[in-house]
Amino acid sequence: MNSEFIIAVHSLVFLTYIPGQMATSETIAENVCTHPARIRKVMSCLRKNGFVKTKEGIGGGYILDCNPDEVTLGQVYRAVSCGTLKPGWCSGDSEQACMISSNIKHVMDEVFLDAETQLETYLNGHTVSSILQRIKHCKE
Amino acid sequence: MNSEFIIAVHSLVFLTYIPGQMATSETIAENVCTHPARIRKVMSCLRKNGFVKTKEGIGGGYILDCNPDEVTLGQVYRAVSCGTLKPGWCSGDSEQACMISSNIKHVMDEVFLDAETQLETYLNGHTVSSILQRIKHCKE
DNA sequence: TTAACTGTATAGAATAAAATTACAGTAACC
DNA sequence: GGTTACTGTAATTTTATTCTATACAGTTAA
Repeated sequence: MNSEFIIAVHSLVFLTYIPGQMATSETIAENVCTHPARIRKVMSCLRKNGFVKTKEGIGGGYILDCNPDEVTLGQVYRAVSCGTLKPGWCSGDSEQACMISSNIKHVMDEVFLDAETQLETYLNGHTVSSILQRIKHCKE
Repeated sequence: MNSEFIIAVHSLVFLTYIPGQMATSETIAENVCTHPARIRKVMSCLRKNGFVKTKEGIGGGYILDCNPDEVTLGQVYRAVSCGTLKPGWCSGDSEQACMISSNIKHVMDEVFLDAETQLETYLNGHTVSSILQRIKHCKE
C-alpha cells in the first residue's frame, strides 16, 4: 500500500473541512506534513479524476469538486494507488525447471489482484465525509 | 504488505510439494530466489507458529508440520506479516492546532486495522493446498 | 571431533521513497 | 506589460527501507 493514498485522503478531508475555500499546495502540505511538490503531484492526479478543481496563478490553489458524502476511499485508492497492494519483491523464477518456482509468481499475482478488489470493496464503505466525521468525534 | 508473506507461502507450498521430506534453507532459498539466511528467518517464525518443524545439525532442515488443506493464507499472514498493510509513512502531526492534522492519524490507523482484518478474511479463503493446486494447473 | 545444518545478529549493498530544487506555464493585479 | 503568486512536472539529492551477505554460536549425526 502506497502512502500517496493517505495524502490523497488527507487532502480531500482537509478541503471538505474548508468548503468553498481554495487551499494552496503549501497550506495543504503543512497540514499533511510533507513537501508542497508532493502535494501538487497527488492533487494533479485527483484533478484528472474529477475530485478537485485547480487554479493556477495568483490566488490559485485547490478546491473540492465532488460530493464528499459520495466519494469513497475505494475510489480514491483506485485513482491514486491502484496496484500497490502487492509487494515489489516477488519469489520464484520462471526459468527454473521446478513447477513451484516457475509458476508461483503467476498464481500469487492473481491472489493479490483479487485481494485488492476485496480491499477496494471495504474502502467503499468509507466516504470522505465519514472520515471527517470520525475525526471530529475524536476526543481532544 | 510485506514480501516475507510471499516467502512464507512459497516455502509452505514447496514443503507441501515434497511431503515427508526435509529441505534445507539453501534448497528452499534457491527455489524462492533469495538468500538462505532470509529463509531461515522466515522459517523460524513459521516454526514458532507451528506450521513447520525444524531440525538442526547434519541432515537437518525444514519439514511441514501442519495440514496444508487447513492452513490458510490468512493464518500465514497473521503469523508473518501482521500490521504491514498500513504504509510506513503517515500524514498529520498530533502537535498541530488543526483538528484534521492532529487526529487523522488515529482515524486512519483504525481504517487500516479494519482493512487488515478484511484482508485476512479474504486470505482465509485460500489454503496452502489450494495454492499448490492452482500452480499445478498452470499451463506450460 | 568434524561436518552440515539452524538461529540470530549485524554489516553492507541495492533499491525505493521522500524531500528538495528547478523552471516553464498561467492568471491576477498594479 | 511586467511582477508576483500560484500550479505542473521533471530531475536531483537525500533519506529510509529492503534485501543480500557475512559471521558465528548452538545443535546433531556420523
